[in-house]
Amino acid sequence: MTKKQALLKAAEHKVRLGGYDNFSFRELAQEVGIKSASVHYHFPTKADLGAELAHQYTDSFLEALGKPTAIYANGDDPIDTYTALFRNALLVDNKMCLCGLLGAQGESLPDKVREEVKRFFTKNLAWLREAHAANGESDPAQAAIATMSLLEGAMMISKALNDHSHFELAVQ
Amino acid sequence: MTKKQALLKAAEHKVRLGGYDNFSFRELAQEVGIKSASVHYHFPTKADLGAELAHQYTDSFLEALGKPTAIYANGDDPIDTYTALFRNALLVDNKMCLCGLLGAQGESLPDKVREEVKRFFTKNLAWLREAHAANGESDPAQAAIATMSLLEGAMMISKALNDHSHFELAVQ
DNA sequence: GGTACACTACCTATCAGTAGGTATTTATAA
DNA sequence: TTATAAATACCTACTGATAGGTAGTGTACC
Repeated sequence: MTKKQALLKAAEHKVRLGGYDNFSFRELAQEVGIKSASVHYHFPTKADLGAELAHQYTDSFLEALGKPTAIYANGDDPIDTYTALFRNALLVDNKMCLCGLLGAQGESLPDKVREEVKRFFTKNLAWLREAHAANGESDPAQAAIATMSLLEGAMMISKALNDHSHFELAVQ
Repeated sequence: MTKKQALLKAAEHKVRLGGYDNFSFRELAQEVGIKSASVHYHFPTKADLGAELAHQYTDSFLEALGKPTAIYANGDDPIDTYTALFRNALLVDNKMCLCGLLGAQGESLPDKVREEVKRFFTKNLAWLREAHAANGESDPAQAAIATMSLLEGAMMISKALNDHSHFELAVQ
């Protein structure tokens, strides 16, 4: 892993625990074994780092999902696949959705970070619309936003109460 | 309004826009017209302020709701009342739910603040269980967490995308 | 005289970001 | 082939701003 990748990984960990202000260049630098000034070589500003973090998070999230039509064609329910990815993030990582947290913080974020968070939700809602349409849902747009809201909300509450059984109960 | 109330009000505004790190004693002091050192007279530490803020937020939220059984007895659906309160927070204030944001940040918060956030969700879930039970819901506990998840999630996504129509679509 | 509420003045720690330097590697041209 | 230029990836040292918090003082009111 390159230093740049290591920096992003360390940043993701911290942001998903406490938000955009929960990491500093100094901390990241120390964790990957360089000096804080050197972080600026890879990311000119903190906003640049945050934006690239959200961008890569979105990309790898969508990549892990695959195509909803392909999942459906394979005999599986794409909504189950989507739910499983959220469950995994919560249970295995024991962390919030990066963009969920950043989305809530939206108003205090640099513009370029906020744009990347928007991209996450726009792309995810599009994926869910496709998935619900494949399932023959009568109103895929409404089902998409409902699914996403439920998952993000359940994740948040489970983290707040530190009890993942709430997530399981909510997604039933 | 006392200075203490004014400080809490200013803090609520800031926290609901960007989280716990989005306010400082200096900023609050300036907004209410005192010096930052004087804020420590009212709240010894930032954690004390945060905890009292979340506590009062929870209390006034529950007070605004009233008793679910009373709403039901009055011929209204208490879940509609609950939804309306969230809608109001989003549309009128154009801000996130204070405890929603703090809940997502949970891991980086001082203990006493996290406890107050837990209290918010515990009390709200109890309210919603009562409400769904009054409505004759077969599984009030499941319905309660589902309702709360949907509302908090929809709120978050609407804020992230800066488009409140997502909230309306989700709660349909 | 004591309590409430504010003040001045200051502390230490941390923050993002900058300036300028140093090796090492890579690409280019004589 | 070799000298040179440039890009890569780090470094030390520093700046100005801001953070939460403390000590001690002043003043008005009961």
